[in-house]
Amino acid sequence: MAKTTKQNKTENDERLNERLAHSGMRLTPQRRHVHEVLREKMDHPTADQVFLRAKETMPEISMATVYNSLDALVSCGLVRQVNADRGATRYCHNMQPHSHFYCDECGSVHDILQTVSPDDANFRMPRGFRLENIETTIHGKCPECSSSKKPRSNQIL
Amino acid sequence: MAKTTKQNKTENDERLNERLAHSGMRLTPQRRHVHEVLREKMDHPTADQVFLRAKETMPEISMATVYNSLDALVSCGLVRQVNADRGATRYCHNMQPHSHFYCDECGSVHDILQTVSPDDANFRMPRGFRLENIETTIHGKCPECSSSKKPRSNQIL
DNA sequence: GTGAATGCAAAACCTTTGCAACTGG
DNA sequence: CCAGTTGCAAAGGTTTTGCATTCAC
Repeated sequence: MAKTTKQNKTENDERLNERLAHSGMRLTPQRRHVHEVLREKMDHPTADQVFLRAKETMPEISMATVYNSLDALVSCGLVRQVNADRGATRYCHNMQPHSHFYCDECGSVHDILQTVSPDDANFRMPRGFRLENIETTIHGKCPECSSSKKPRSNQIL
Repeated sequence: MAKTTKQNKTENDERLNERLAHSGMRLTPQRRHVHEVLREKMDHPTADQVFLRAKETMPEISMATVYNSLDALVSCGLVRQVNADRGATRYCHNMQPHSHFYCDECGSVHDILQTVSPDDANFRMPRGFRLENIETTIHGKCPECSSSKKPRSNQIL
């Protein structure tokens, strides 16, 4: 059971290759391996954890290549980033319940007064999970950037 | 207009003091000042931006103190962190639309199959904002941590 | 008076970059 | 062949830490 047959491997390679090629990128052993590591254990590993696991069977792989591979897989839609926002933590004086809107163009952050409440009938947790807080982050374009052709440059405002 | 009167200042100090003291912390000029900076311009500044603004009228304040003050204000409920999750970016092989659950106890991350969709009637954006994606992050305790007295230690799993 | 907080500098942590060597298509 | 990729080491940005001094209560 769950034995990875040669047939599976080939299918996967084809899928990988297709997706990467579509974005003008190459299928390398390292990228294949990183993808395999992510498929093997879906516990949302960090780049460092991926690196450690990848090294087990590919000792010469480097951290830079792991980042490169992860970026490649993300940018061609094969892998998803969780908890990406790598910029600095921001602080907010508004203690009312609210959500945050991030402008992907100029980086500005705006308060949005609506929230998804934990007792929203639509949000039912699997058994055993104790929900304490829901955070909603909205990505898109702010009024300034969606109206003007020339967005104010990528300043972090 | 919007002139901060002495009366306002005193009221604010009292509120600050009460909240800090309640958590066993002291009201220092630096903390007061950092709080003031956040009230003055609610544009979700980063710690570095707070530092720069605070320095304008308190040149000797240090970055470490800004972080300390922000932490103090956050931990007594006077300020909110946005985009906090300071750990490393995590990667996820599941490309189906889903949300993520973070266990605040052990740090594990789990997929939750529900999402808030952009066309959810409940989520209506203010005029001019172009919504492209909604990310939902749920915080709480995972089944293991909410059942056992002794949670598995704060390993980042 | 005393534990908490400050300021400084150094360290830690995660990620990106520059570059010469290598390689997949 | 040659643009894309690798691996290494060094740099970058953000946050934390250690410690002697100072301060709030």
